[in-house]
Amino acid sequence: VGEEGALNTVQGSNPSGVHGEESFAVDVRVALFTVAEGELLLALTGGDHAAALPRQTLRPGASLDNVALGVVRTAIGSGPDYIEQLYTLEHTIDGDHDAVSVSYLALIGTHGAASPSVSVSWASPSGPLGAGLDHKVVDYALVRLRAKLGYTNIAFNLLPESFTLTQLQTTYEVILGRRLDKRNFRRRITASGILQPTATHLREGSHRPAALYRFSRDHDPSSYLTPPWAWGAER
Amino acid sequence: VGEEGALNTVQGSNPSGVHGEESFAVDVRVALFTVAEGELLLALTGGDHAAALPRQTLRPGASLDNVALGVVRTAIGSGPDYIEQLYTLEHTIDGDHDAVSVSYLALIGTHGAASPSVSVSWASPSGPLGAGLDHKVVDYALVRLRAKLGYTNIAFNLLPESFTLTQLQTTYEVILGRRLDKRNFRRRITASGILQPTATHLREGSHRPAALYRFSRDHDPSSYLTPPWAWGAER
DNA sequence: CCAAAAGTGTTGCTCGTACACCCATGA
DNA sequence: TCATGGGTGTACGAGCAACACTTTTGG
Repeated sequence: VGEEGALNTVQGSNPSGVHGEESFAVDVRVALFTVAEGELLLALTGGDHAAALPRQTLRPGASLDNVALGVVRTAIGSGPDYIEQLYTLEHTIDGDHDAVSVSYLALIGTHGAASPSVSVSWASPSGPLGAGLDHKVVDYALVRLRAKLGYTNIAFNLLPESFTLTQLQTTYEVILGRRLDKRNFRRRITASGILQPTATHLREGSHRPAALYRFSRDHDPSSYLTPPWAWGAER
Repeated sequence: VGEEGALNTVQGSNPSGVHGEESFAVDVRVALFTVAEGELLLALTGGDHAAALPRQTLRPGASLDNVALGVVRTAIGSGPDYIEQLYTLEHTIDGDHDAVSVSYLALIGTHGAASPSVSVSWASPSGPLGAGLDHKVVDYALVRLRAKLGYTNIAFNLLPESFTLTQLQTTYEVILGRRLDKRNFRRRITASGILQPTATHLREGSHRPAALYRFSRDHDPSSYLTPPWAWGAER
C-alpha cells in the first residue's frame, strides 16, 4: 500500500533503503483460551516440558491479523470466536539473531467440535511454559481478559451459542478467580439487555431446569474504553 | 536471553533456522503529545506536505522500548514524561519489501525547555499526515489517551511539576474535546487524593491568584485496568 | 421426602451530574 | 469600581454490594 515517502527525512538511519543487517524474523503467537468444566484452559503445543504457545513465522505479503487467524485455525481446526492483538516484544533466537514477536489474545467457545488438528492440548494457563516470552504473553493476556470482562461482552465468546445464567456466571468467576453474588450478577446481566431469552430450558439433573439464553449481538460496545464521564452528558 | 527451544515443534514453518526471505524491516514510531495554550499538539517531522511521526529503524541488539525512548530524545532533546506501546502494524515500503511498524504513545509536559533538536514541529493531531499508517497510529493514540484519562493519572504527564486546578482541567478538556463542570472536576480530583497542595500561589492577571498543586506520586494505580467489581469486595 | 441447583427483592452507600454565586486581585 | 478568573455546596439519580429464602425437578 505504498507509503513511506518521507522515510529518511529525519530519523531515517537507513539511508540506502537496503535492509541488510537491519532486518528481523517476526513471529505471531497466540494465547488461545477456552473454558471447560469450570476451568480456564490455554492451548499449548509440544506438551510436557517444552510447552509453548502456538505460533507462526510471518512471511512477506501476509498481514499480522491473518497470520494470527491462521495460527488458531491450524491449532484447533476452526477460527476463534474472538481475537485481538496484545503486545509486541523483541527477543533473541539462538543468542544470535534478533527477532520480534507479535502476540494475540484469542477465545473459543465450543472447542469440542473440531478437536485439535495437531499436537495441541488444553492446559491450565498457570502451568509451566518452555519460553520465558510465552509467560509474559500469557500473563498479559490474562490481565487484558479480566479487564475487558468489565466493560465489554467478551465473556460470551467463551460460551456456546445458548447457555444458562449459571454457566455465564461460572465463566466470569473462572476468569476473575473469585466467586460472584448470584443475584447481583443476574441483575447486572439482565439489566444490560444483552441477553435474548430462548424458549427452551436445560434439564440435566435432579433439580429445577435452567432457562437458556442467547447473546444478543449488535450490542457489544467496544466504545466502553472511555470513562463514564468522557462520552456522555455533563454539560 | 536464549529461549525458543521448541521453535519448530508445531507451527515452525522455518525448519532450517535461516531467516532468508522471511525477515522484515522493523521501525518504531511515536505519537508524542503535549498541551500548550489550550491546545493538544503532536510532534511531527518533515513539516508541510510530508509531515510524519518521528521514527527510527530498529537495529539488532536494541530493545523496542529503548528505541522508542531514543526517538523521543532525538525529536525533542529530552525523554518523555510518559511512554507506552500502542500497536503493531504491517505495511509496505516502496511496494517491494514488507515491513513491520511498532507504535508508541508518549507525553511530555514542559516541552519548552529543550527545544526541538531537529526539524520537529508541534501541530494539531487532526492536521494532515504524509503516511496513511501514521493516521491510524495517531487516531489510536488519541483513543487510548482519552480512555486512560478516566482510570489513570496520565494527564499529569502533560503538565509542569506544579500547576493550578484550572490548568489541569483545561488539559482534560483539551484531550476530551469538551467542557467539564468546574465544581465536579475539582471535587473528583481533590477527593482522589492525588494532589499535594503547594504553599505557593500563581498570580498572573487582574484577578484572584490560583493555588498551585503538585502531583502526589506513588498513587498512579495502573491496576485500574480492571472493572469496579473485579478487584475489590463482593464476597 | 430429600438433595441439588434455579430463581427472586430490598436496603444502604458511593459516585456522577446538574446547577449559581461570592472572592481576591490588578488596572 | 469593574473586569477577570478562582473558588465553593447541595440535591437527585444510577449502579454496586450485602444479604436468605422459595421453587422445581429427579431419584
